Amino acid sequence: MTDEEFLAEYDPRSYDPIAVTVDVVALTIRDGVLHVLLIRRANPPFAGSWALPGGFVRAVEGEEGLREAAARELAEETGLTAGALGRVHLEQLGTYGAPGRDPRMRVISVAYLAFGPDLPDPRAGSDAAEAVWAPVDALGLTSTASQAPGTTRRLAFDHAGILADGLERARAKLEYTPLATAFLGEVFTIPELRAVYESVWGEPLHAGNFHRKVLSVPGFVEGTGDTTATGGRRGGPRARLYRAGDARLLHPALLRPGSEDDLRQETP
Amino acid sequence: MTDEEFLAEYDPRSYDPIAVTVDVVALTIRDGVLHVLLIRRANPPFAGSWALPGGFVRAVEGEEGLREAAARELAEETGLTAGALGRVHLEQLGTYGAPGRDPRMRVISVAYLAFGPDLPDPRAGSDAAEAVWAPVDALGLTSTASQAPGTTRRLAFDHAGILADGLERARAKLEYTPLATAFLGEVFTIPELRAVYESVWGEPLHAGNFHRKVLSVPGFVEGTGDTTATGGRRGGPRARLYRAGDARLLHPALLRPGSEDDLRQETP
DNA sequence: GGAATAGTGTCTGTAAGACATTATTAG
DNA sequence: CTAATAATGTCTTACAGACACTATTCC
Repeated sequence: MTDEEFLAEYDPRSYDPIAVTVDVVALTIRDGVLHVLLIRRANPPFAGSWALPGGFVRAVEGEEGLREAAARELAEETGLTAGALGRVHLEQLGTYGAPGRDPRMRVISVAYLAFGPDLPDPRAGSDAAEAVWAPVDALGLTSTASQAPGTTRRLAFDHAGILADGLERARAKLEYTPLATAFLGEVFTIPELRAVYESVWGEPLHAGNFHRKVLSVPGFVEGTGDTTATGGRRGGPRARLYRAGDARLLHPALLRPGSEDDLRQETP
Repeated sequence: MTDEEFLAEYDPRSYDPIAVTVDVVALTIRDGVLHVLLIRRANPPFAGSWALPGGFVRAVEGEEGLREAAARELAEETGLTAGALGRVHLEQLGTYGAPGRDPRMRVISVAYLAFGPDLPDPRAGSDAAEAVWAPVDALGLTSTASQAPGTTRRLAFDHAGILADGLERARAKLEYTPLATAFLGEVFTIPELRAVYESVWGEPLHAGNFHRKVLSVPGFVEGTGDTTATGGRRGGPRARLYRAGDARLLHPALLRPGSEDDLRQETP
């Protein structure tokens, strides 16, 4: 039997169907606080609940790849054009396919992680009643940080777990890649870059040491000759301006402080 | 409309079907050489070609999760029982869904990466004409290493790319996790551990510095009181025996030497 | 002037890498 | 004995983190 004969006989509908979706964990920083893009679901299941933006992957639909589908979902909810999307970092996060995670049928969800500079207020896409940038700290899943009970927005499906995985990936990626610059505009100052690290890692960094370290990593940033027009909001000299360099990995890396714990012990 | 009403109306077959497969990049070390598990396909498409072991995910099939499906595929091709599988490390590698990657239909493939100690010779599973442990160097995709042309076994589908991603992931994981121990038995010597690193990274390491460094990382290995029964094959004292410690991350990490290059430059 | 901030200098402990050295075993 | 190897010691350089300090700007 040749491949051609086989294909002629092959019936794709001979098995129970499985649906594939693409979900996006889109992160940005607004006013120094890390935000994630959430939509309020318009339709069942979980109608009215908050969820990550996403949608089904159609088999045909212009023969669209998974990454393209994720970019499209992101664009639909943010109103970003292809040009503005060029400055957004988008990478695959993982695939979630536990049985029962969607009550309708077996659904395999490919999650993507996006970092972008401060983006415009979202507009609700087709399947959403509402779309907002939500501060991640208010979702009650950043480590052990306690918060007022009752304010937690529970996310639909297993999206809380996906978001937690995305946050951990983002925190780790800042250590050994220059992706922190993806949260900023084309030019930025070292203190602005430090603010990104502090927002994502959730802890303050030593300004002087951070400054010296960033400049010591080859290819992380390259100086434009300019400085900011004014000093800091509450005083201080004008800061020099930089743009992202050509490094794809930071060497040496900027390791998170304090994480000496929780890298021991097996899961019980 | 409540969730229940919606579910009653919902027709999963109203869209073009998409198939989901699970493929496994299973790595082991035999005689100091890194090997990958390959099968020779018995059926079209790509009948007769070598490919990664894998199979379709059925919607029902005992409500099996993706990871469980990968473990089952691995067990089928290696003859491993659940007990022996317990010592195998298995993690999700990535998901591949480019249109046209399978000529039959739209197929989304979730790839898993497995590390195991020297495993028995495989037996062909249901869909395979043959199954072997193949040295990865003979597949002509380890970086720029040249080899005699014509000896390359071309892999089916996009499996060469998946394998390349798996190898890079494996090399990176050895840097900051203790997973090298997954390639060894329960007890091992430091020189055996060094041989794992040399096999996966493909370059020799300095014996003395490696030894001191491994012992300096908290939780990487813990000594049993014992030593090997005899010295090295060509002389030398008996080596002390260790087993894996309780660390989940290596701190500080064991960085690959020489990779000062290729971390610059954008993709052109 | 006072306070806040950008950027640099200094010091200390730790770690990586190159190399040397000792001790133990196979042949 | 000789060669090979396990394990430890020494030295140099580099870097992380703590801290001090200067210069510049806002209010």
